[in-house]
Amino acid sequence: MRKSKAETARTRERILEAAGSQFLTHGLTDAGLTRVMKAAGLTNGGFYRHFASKDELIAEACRKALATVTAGLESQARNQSAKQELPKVTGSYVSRNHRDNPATGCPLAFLGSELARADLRTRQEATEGLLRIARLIARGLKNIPAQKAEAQSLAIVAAMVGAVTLARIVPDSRISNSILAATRAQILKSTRGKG
Amino acid sequence: MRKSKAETARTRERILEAAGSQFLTHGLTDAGLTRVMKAAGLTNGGFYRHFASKDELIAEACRKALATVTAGLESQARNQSAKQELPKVTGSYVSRNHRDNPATGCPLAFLGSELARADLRTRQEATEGLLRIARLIARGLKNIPAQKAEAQSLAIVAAMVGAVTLARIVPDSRISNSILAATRAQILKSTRGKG
DNA sequence: TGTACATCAGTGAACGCGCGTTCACTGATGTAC
DNA sequence: TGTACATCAGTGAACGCGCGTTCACTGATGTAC
Repeated sequence: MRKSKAETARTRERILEAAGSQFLTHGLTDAGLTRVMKAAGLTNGGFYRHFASKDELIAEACRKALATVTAGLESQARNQSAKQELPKVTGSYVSRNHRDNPATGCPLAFLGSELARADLRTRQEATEGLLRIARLIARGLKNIPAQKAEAQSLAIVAAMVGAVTLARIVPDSRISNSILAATRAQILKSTRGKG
Repeated sequence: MRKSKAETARTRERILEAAGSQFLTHGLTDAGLTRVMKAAGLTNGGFYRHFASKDELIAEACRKALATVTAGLESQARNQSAKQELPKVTGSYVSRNHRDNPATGCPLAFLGSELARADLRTRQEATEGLLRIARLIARGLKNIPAQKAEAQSLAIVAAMVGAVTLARIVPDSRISNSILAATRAQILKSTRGKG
């Protein structure tokens, strides 16, 4: 049953994708390896041919999920006029669509409190994703000093992540939508004339 | 071994407090009932004399933890001049001290992504806590229309929760501290002249 | 290029463990008279 | 107020279950000659 190197690599990516959506949907602890492997079309026993432990899977799945999310945001920014970059990026992150689709969502918003308790490597991967989003946003703050833009971009990412996290908790959709809308408005107001 | 009504009530509160700090420190799933009961000075079997299920414990422990946090913020606000209310409240929430003390922290920041997957009652308790903090902040926004203040207060709470969540994830303390400082600055800037 | 053998991806059962929950039991509290 | 009995808080063992991890095995891939 041995597979070719190319297929082994493809299987590994398939496991990472399945793990990403299972973790994002059910949480790092509640998404078990058996369920992840089943979602990838495999049985539990094969897992350790690809990863040394569940912790390693968590780190790599977070890395991959964050890479996908940040790449999506970056491509959205690229297709906009300089003025529309920031509204487009924050608008797509702080959105009902993002809130309602865990499987393809951002780990920072959907796993935030769990990532804080994860092992060092996972937290480092999460930090890299966070900084990549912050840099993308800082690029949209063009008329202020670089150092100030860096600081402000961190605050904006925090607001974005907090908004999606809280919007997911609140069962009343009117309030949930208000959190998203108010956060989008607040971010744009704070950056007015800087895009 | 039956206990008096008064002592039974006290035991119940003791379990809720132990559950709160265990949940905040280890997460809703990883903090097991046996560990919670041990932290309360009891054995596992007695749990069901006080609660119908773990989900009920989660809901009530979140309620209690949020009540403690919001009461703390409210008492801080009360002891300030109107002008200093908002800086004091946001400053104490978005702080290193809060970030570094899970056991007494805010469930929204320390359990955010898990609360989003919790049962309806828990999410309702979390929402009530969120709104209570938002109202406290809205009270500090005195020179703008009530409806705008309500919306802005939701955005501010989102920023506060996101900042503490991200600050806990990031292992590099320089970056972690920057997230907190930048968020505090951003909130105060956005409310300048409104306190 | 063809053959013989080592490698190893994937299967499925098993490991010990801690989970949430149940239960028989103990004995002090609460209640009825 | 005193007595007899029902209630029930708390103990500690047990339940079935799914967890992360290990392992013997299968058979196609990769390698050495």
